[in-house]
Parts: sequence; C-alpha cells; structure tokens
Amino acid sequence: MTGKVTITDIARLAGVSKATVSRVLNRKPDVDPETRARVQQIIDEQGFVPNLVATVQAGGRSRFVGMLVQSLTWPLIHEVMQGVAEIIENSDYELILYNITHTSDRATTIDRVFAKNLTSGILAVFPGQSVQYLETLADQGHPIVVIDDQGKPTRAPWVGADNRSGSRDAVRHLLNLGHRRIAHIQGPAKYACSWERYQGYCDALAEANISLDPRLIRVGDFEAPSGYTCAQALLGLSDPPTAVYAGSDLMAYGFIQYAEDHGVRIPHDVALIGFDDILASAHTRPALTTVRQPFYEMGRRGIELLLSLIENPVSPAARQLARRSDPTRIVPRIEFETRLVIRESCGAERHTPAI
Amino acid sequence: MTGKVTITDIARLAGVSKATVSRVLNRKPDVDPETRARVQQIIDEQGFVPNLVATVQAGGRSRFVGMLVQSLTWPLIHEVMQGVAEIIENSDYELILYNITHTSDRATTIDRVFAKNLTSGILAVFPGQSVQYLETLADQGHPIVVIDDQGKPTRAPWVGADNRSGSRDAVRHLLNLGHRRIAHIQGPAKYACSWERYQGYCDALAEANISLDPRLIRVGDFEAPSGYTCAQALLGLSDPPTAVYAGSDLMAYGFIQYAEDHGVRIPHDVALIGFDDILASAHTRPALTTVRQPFYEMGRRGIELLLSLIENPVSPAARQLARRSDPTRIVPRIEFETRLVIRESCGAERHTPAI
DNA sequence: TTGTATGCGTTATCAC
DNA sequence: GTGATAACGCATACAA
Repeated sequence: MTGKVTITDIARLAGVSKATVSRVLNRKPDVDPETRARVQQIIDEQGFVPNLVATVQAGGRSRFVGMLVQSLTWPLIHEVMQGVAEIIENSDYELILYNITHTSDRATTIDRVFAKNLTSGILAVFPGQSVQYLETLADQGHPIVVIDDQGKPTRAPWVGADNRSGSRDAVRHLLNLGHRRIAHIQGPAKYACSWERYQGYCDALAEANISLDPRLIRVGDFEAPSGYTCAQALLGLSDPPTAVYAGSDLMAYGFIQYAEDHGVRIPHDVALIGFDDILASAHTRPALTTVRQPFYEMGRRGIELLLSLIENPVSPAARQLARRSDPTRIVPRIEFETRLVIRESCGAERHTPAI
Repeated sequence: MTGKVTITDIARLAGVSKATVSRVLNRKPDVDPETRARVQQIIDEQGFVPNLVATVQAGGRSRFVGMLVQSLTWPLIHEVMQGVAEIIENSDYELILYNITHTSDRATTIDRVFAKNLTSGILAVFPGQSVQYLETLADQGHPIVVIDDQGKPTRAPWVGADNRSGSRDAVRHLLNLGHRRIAHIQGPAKYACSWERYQGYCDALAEANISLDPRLIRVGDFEAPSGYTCAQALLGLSDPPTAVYAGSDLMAYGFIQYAEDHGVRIPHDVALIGFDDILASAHTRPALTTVRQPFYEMGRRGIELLLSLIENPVSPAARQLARRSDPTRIVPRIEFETRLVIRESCGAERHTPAI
C-alpha cells in the first residue's frame, strides 16, 4: 500500500487539480489558505508521501548527497563518516554511498551518481584516480568536495590535512628527546602524502644538521605487515636506529608486533611514532605516539562545505569570470593542521587513561 | 555534459527507435546482433549513461538497497556496516543510508525510502520503534531484513544474536573462577536485550544455587558514565561483589574508569566481564573479557538475506498460503551464537597480543 | 488563485 | 526483429 496513493488521488479527493496539490506540497505562496488547508487535510488523512523518483524526474530537488568512497572497509572511513553523519543527521539530506572499486569504469559510476538530479552533490573521500574526472565535473559547476590526504586537486573544492608540517613535528619531537639516528618507514610512492610526510622528515633532520642515511629509509605500503618487514630490516642493521617514524599507524602496529615478537622494548630500546591516530592507536601497547589527522573534523567540514555549495550554487558566469582572475576565490580549500599526540611509544612519559 | 545525451539521441544517431536502444541497454535477447553492435558502438562513443531516475520511474530496476539506522554515530553500526559493505562491494547494488532520528514521522521516512522503486529493499539496523511499521511492510511483501539485538520481530526476516545464553556463559565463567558474589549492571528496561541478558545472569546463578541479591543488581543506560556510577554504588557496598558482569562494554569501560580512579585493581580486587566486544575492548587496560556479538557477521548475513529476498521475491499467493500454515517457513530468522572472549579483566590470564 | 497542458527519460505493450 | 506509443508521478509555464 506504500506508494499507492498518488497526487492524482489527492487532487480528486480534494476537488482540485494536481497542480494545486503540487503547490501545497512545495509550499508555494500563491494558494488560497482555505484550499491549502483542505488539501493538506486530505494529504494527512491519506498518509500521502510524494514519490521521490517522480519528483526528481520532474525537476524537483532530491535531498540526496552522494558519498563516494574507495572502499567502505577501510578503517579511516569511519572517522570521516562520523563527522559526515553528525552533520547529515541534522540536515534534511540523506546519504547515498557509492564505492568505486567494484566498477571497472569510474566515470560511469560517477555519471550514474549524477544521473539527472538523484544526488545534489558529491563528497568524494580519498577518491584516488577518480579525482581527475571529479575535477572536470566540478569545473562544470557540479557541487563536489574532495576529502583527500593524497593530493590537492587544483580545480575542485578540497578538504585535507597538512602532512608535511605534521611529519616535521613528529621528527622534531624525536630530536628533542635526544635521538639522532631516526628511521622513516615511507608509504607507497604513488601517494602524494607519502612524499609529503617524507619531506617533513627530511625537513626536521635538515634543521638539526643530520644527513640522511638511506639505510634508515624503508618503503612500506601503509599496512601493518609491511611495518613488520621494515622493522626486521631496520632492527637488523649493524647500527640500528634509536627511533622510528612510521608513515602510518598501521605500519607502526607492524613494527610493534615485530618488537614484541623479538623482545625489543618500546620505547626503551627504540622509540616509535606513527601517523594518522586511528582509533586503536590509543590502546596499543605501548600506546602509540602519533600525528593525528582530524578525520572527524574533515568529514564535518567537508559535508558542510558541500551542503553550502548545493544551497548557494555558483552561477556559470561567475565561475567563468573567477577562472580568469583568481581561481582560489571560487575553489574553497580547507587544510587542517595535524597535531602530535604524545603517548608512550616515543618515550616521553605521560599519564594515559585506560579508555 | 554529464547526463546531457539521452536515449533519444542514441536512437537518432544509430538510426533506430528508442525501444531498440532500450533493448540493447537491458540485454534483451530479441535484437539483431548487427543492430546491437551498431547501437552499442554509438553508446560507447557518446559515453551514454542511462538516467537512473528515469529508468526507475519507468519501472526498471534500481540496484539500490536502503540501510536504515537509528544513528550513524553509534559505534556498533560500524562493525555491522563493515559486513554489509563487504557484500555490497561485491554486488552491483549501492547503499542508501537513512537515519530515522531526525524525522519526526518514522513512517514517512520509510515510505520515502520505498518511494516507487528507488530502493529494492531495506536492511534495518537496530530500528527501535520503527520495527512495527517495518513488519507491516514486510507483511505486504516488501523485501525487508531487520538486524536487532533488542527484540525479535515476528513477521519480518530477522538477524540477531542469542543474548540470554551468551549472558549465561559469562556468569558461568565467573562462577567457575570461584566467584559467588557476582553483580550485574543491567541495560535500560525498555530494551528486550537488557532483560534477556539479565535472564541469562539469573539462569547461571540459579544453576549454582545462588540466590539473587538485589543490591548487586544495578541499572545503567548502556553508556560508560552509567557504568561509572554503578561502580561507585557496587564498590561502596559493605560487602562488595568480587565480580561484576556488565550488560554492555561501554558500561564496563565506566567501571574500569572508576576502578582506576579509586585504586581498585581489576581483576585482582574485582573481576569484570562486559557484553558486545566492541573494537576498543581488546585494548582497554586491563583488556576486557566480554561476550562477543558477531556484528560483522550479522551485517554480512543480513544483507545477503536481503539481496536473496530481492532476487527471489515471494509471491503474494505463496505468502498468503504460508501465513495460514507455518509462518516461520516464510520468515527467515538467523540467530547467531555469542561467544565469550576471555581476556584479562575476568582474572583468567591469557596472552594477549598488542594489536 | 487555480486549472490545463507539456515535459522529464526510460521501460513496456502492443502492433507491424 | 523493430517501431510507435502509452505509461510512470510529479513540477511548471502558461492560460484563464
């Protein structure tokens, strides 16, 4: 019985035309209060709910925003989603989740997203390769926001974090604790963030006039097992590092695991700092000192930005105009500062609550 | 440019009718291979993507499933979602997330979900009050699956866990460790699961011929602060319990916090067991012994069940028939066993990895 | 203020 | 095998 009653039924029952029903549905001003009341009553009586699909098809607003993610099973997504959900739950929009992994053709997936007006806009979280196509769409005036720690799209509104300075802070902290042989476990070269974090590492060492030792720089894949492997390599050195800065928390986890398996004490024998501050990092043993990416806030600000873009669309003319002068004025960019969260693994003791 | 080119354009370019284009789009058999190839080529050339909204509006399949949740910000949701995502990513369906909190009228939200065919089915996760309306819809033949630990809907397909026996196992474990004064921190009375877990507690004590001590039974609200408060009450007793079984991990966290704040050692001074096994429970100090609800698996099986319901709809006649004889044959129910995860807080020592 | 008519882009039902 | 054409349910420009 759900969608059985249509606007036509209401119109008939109320003795008016479909157009008038549509008007009260959309709260148009130009309708007699008396008529409005009568129609509204019928609507309530019948429990009539407008067919969303037909509404959109006819050119109405959909109140859907699409959230495009690489993979829902990636842990960091959840923190972002928390922030997004917080805002969405207090708006009258709903979320459509798309993942781009299982479709061979990314553009097709994204096109389907925008099929007519089903979604009013897209929040793309760590979109990877798709970012180029998204930029094109953003350029055409589609409301799109990219949350990414891998790179900074030039033509699409962007929310991200400052990897380089966060990285620098982490290594500076180790330097301040007296370490001189500091290793770095890099992320994959294909990600811009790997490079940025590596740069931050170099920056800090340069400040301290310490030259890079290639043997102290290993490449992982951001996942825990690669941290384990790199730990093996680093701790097997004739002159092993006294501190390690891992490019991701997961790789740091792998490092911890190796240390535990081989009786290496953290931070006593070797200090350790990670990057991301995912949820579990407060609960590892020892608790992980790490660079916090404010994923929750990024989610919040990302979706807020998107909603504002939807509500206040930039006219094609204005966009055209802006492109010729100052592109940054029309392409919002929000870069969050990262924050070093000092726990136990770096050797700077502090009280840490159990939870 | 996104959805600009329509089926009409393709038809014109290929020199055929819209109907034929639609046929190749939907892989209908009755179309000349040569024609098919020609049309397909135009489609590819133009990068034509069918308008999803129009497709649905015209009666086509949508490939969307709705996931209805109380609040996206509730931590347990994520584990369920992991399972759901795992399956969804390997299907050709997409997920629409609805939360029922922010709309006053639940039925309206749900009706919008089913607006025509936008979503082919609904997975309702901990739907709370809405379950009644969902049952009505399921009764009408809509593909609906309810994942719930609060109660067992009678007329809708259901996936859940066996609270009572899980609870019994936990308390039995404490009894086996020699405890006789075992307290219980209940969940709110309005949830069926609170009652079921309490029943399991009673079962185990009855088995051991231990009579209930009302002072050892406290009511919380499933959240951490209430666990803190109850800890205060329980540990302030003249003859405090030697073990505590909390109805949720979060309440157990509150208990741990209180213990830490007041120098009470767990499990040395008092043993503790929780319920849920949310992610952080492996990382508390001490690591929490708890009853694991297989949320991930529940998500998996729930969405699998839903998809199968969508792909193999039960005809109204068959449903009518079944209702008269054996309702359970037509209403699938999957009840997962819970599992006691023994860590440190119960006092039965075991090696626990760092991660 | 209200009604009429048309369009949205696709699928489905007929004919041919 | 293929082509008209009528739905689908609503919004909207235009007419009254």
